[in-house]
Amino acid sequence: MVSGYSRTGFETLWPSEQMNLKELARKLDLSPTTVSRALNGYPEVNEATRERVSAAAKRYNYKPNTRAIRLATGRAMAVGHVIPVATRHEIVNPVFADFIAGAGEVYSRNGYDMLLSVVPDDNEERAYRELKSRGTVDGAIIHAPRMNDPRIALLAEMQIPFVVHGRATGASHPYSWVDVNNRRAFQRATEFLLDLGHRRIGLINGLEFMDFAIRRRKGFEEALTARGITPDPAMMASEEMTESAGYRVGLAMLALPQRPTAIIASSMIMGLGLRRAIEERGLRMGRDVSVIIHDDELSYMRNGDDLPIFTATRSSVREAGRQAADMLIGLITGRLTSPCEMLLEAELIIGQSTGPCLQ
Amino acid sequence: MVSGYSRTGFETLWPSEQMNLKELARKLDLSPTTVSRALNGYPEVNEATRERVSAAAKRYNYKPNTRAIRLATGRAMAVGHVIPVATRHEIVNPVFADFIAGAGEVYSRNGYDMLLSVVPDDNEERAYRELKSRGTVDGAIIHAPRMNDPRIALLAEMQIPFVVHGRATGASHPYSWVDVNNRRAFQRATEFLLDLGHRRIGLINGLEFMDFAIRRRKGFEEALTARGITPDPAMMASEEMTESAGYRVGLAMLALPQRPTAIIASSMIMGLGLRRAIEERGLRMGRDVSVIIHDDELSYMRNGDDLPIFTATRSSVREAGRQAADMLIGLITGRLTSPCEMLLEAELIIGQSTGPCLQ
DNA sequence: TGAGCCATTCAAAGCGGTTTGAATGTGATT
DNA sequence: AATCACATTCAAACCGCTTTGAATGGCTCA
Repeated sequence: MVSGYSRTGFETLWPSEQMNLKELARKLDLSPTTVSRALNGYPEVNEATRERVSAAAKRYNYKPNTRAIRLATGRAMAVGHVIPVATRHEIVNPVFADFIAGAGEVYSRNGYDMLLSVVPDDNEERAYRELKSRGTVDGAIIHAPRMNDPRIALLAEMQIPFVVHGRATGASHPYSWVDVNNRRAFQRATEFLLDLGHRRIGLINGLEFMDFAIRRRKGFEEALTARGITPDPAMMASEEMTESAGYRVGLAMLALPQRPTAIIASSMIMGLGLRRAIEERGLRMGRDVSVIIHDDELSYMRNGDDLPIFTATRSSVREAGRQAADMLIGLITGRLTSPCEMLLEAELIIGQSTGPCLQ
Repeated sequence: MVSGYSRTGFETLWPSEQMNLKELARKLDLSPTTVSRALNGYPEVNEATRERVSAAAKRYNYKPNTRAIRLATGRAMAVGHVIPVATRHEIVNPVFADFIAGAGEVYSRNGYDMLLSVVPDDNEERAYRELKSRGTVDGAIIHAPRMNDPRIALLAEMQIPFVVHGRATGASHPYSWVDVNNRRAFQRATEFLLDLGHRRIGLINGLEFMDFAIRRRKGFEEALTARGITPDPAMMASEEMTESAGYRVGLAMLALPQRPTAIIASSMIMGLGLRRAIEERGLRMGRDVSVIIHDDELSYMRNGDDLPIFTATRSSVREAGRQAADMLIGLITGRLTSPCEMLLEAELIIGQSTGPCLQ
């Protein structure tokens, strides 16, 4: 066999330049084709050769150039997360950091990069179109879906594989999603309070154009109705999920002539505000007012260290991130065929913030 | 002039395939070279030609292929953020989401992508080396620097442009950073309390291997010492910045035989826990115990809607994100020459949580 | 009129991989 | 001994852009 890849002279073990395919092939006295195939596990390579190539790749610390791979294959090996920032209040979803942490694990395990675009939410369509036309990602995750969310039809039409974190009531096409069973969680929470004897139960919900908030409300109302209780609009609020909103609404509800004996809050942070309101009125949470929150298990916002402070419906948003990422990679690689759905059940954990109704 | 770029037959206005440079050049009867230069603003292109090219580019919706640009130029047009996830407690920095939101604005305005890697913090070196060797980013932001942070020397050695969000006491090389004047902020907060007559002042700090926590403590102690007060170790705690830590430590401090009349907490969320402890002991914040917090202006954790709840040292972490991103792009493009530093001053805003010392 | 300069444009060689289609050598088959 | 299938390997084209070095033609100036 004669070939032109060998080179005379001494070869340094640690070249200052990044080793590349051509160079590696030359050192091995093989063609770039074969080296590439050997490293990518193609079957038509002699096992002995493959070993030799692998060894050399390691020895010379060869790392294929990502940019070249991307151009050659047409794949981006990256996933996009478009984070909408509410234009009015500039709210960044607090759940986002932990979701990302979970998803990130899965991406790096699979050799994918995670790309973030932070865009004002009146400008999302453009962001997605750009993502597509620039071809920087192979797929995307949709965060914080709203009712009749236009992004779903948009991505479907653009043929970008995507997974929604949450669901969007009113979508006309089927699509892939990972979500918590919000309806069921709030139904169970409400039932739990009813079982404790509570009849006047309040709900401090997130903004009800968000899909999860709609479902939570539905679960809440269903549970009440099933026991013959008509939901009282005065005891249902829909607000941004902040501490101060929880406080404000809490105060208002507690000031009602017939104040609620139990309140369900849509997040830990709202629950903190609610607790403040309760205590400020000289009441005690768990005795005078029972409270249940939904706990996303945010790492910097634990519901107590060992003993849970709040009774809560609990579901790890980080785990949701892992599942969504895994699903998306499945869709991209073709391992899964869309659409594909995953409903995570929340567990109801009993803390110190609930007790029997004393009235 | 004769050239081979023209093509016979009808040309569709909306080709289903993405228009590319060669095709566009052919339609214009120009060489790809000239088209490329026209679009990239090179001077050696006839203005009339440039106009013609721009018009055609718009007309045919030509978007240069990012992957090709990256390979050809060797630039990644992307910036990496490596988010360390504490291996033990899995804390994801809550400040991170808002910082990202600020940085993201600047990146997209400049045509850069933002790449996120979430890595266990015992594995960061590998993450950075990979970032470098795969060449997926042109620069990086270092988050949450610790004392003697090894990442600084590492990135400097690897020759990756980087900006630190915060500073790292004990770094041997100069480096670029954007930071809040934590020492000064806590000094001022302490002085403010001293001026109100407080003598027994507590500090609930973050973990003191974090650089910002060290500086905050320093400012706190300096202010006390300057007034002849010896800092009392029993009134200085260093904990993870969670609600429950604030609560726990708050309870402990308030149970001291000589309890503090004022307490400074390192974050809004710790402050919420502290307030809970205060109220649980039947005391009132602002009257019995004054509280000052540091407020990063997180969008989902506002310090009151209009009137601030807490007296606070305030500094927008989102603005820090913008500044850091801008600085990094400067370093990458060579507009700035490293190292480059920016110290943001926190403002002291007076809320309802502080009052004169009544003892 | 011819040299020199300038403005403008082009052909071709990268960037560093992947992939197609062809070539080579080997042993089995007839 | 000629044929064929099979296992390996290779040369070259390609991905879509940037960039170098050369070519072209018009114009000025001696």
